[in-house]
Amino acid sequence: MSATNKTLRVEEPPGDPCVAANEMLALIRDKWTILVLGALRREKSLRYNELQRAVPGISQRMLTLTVKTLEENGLVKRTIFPTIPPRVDYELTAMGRTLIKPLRGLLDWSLEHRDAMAEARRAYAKRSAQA
Amino acid sequence: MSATNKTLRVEEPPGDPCVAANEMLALIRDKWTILVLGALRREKSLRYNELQRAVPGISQRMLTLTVKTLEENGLVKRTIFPTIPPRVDYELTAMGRTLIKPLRGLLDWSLEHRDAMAEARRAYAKRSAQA
DNA sequence: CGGAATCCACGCGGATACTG
DNA sequence: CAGTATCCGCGTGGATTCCG
Repeated sequence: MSATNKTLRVEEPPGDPCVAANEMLALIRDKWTILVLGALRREKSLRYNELQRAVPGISQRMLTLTVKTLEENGLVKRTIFPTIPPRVDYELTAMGRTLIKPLRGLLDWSLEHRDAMAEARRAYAKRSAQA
Repeated sequence: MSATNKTLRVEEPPGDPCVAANEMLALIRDKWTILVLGALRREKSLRYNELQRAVPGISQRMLTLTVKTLEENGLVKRTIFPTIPPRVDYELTAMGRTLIKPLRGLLDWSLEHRDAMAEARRAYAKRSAQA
């Protein structure tokens, strides 16, 4: 009913294991998720503004939605200090930290093959140009 | 100019390594990429129709676009047999196969934490309901 | 400071029809 | 069989404004 906003979605995945995994990974595929997790990976906790500065280019809206989705799924813990002015800290949960390692694998892969992929794109462009 | 369609994009990534990685991973974040790679992971090669049946729910359009992007980036090899009727085989390149392992890590993680995440969502829903 | 709400553009992606 | 072309809805996400 209320449910603030419906932008970022996480539905109950279907039967097929591979498709189910892909549905779950929809969370990770959300444009900013990896960067937010990456920003939280080392620090013990970050405030809203610190987090926003740590993820260059993210809007307030997307930062709020992304961390909310991550919190909903138990990957990020949100701590509110009822001070004035208010203060909110974000940190990875235990489960959230377990995600860092596999993400790390993907990041390493991307850095490792970055040049090869750029080269592949050039070769492909040359091939289509001659045709 | 021609360039068929501009749906799936892969731009030159910027300077920041983490952001650069995220840009590269945009390829993987494309809704169907993981499923297509997963379908090609074991078989030596698959024909267009076989591939489409191996990825339930994918449209011709998205299958074509996805494999084309993967081919552009050197992850998938496309072989055309000029027979009648025509036949096209798809298979992972050597670089494409190196991506399977890190993806596997992510898939394992998602299956491993599927229940915990579902539980976290229930707990979160209960908390917001009481508030 | 840390959001929530509203508005809006753009591009992803599905459905359909046509082609070599 | 293996695509391409066109149309188009709707979700994603940026910019802006307001609030506790």
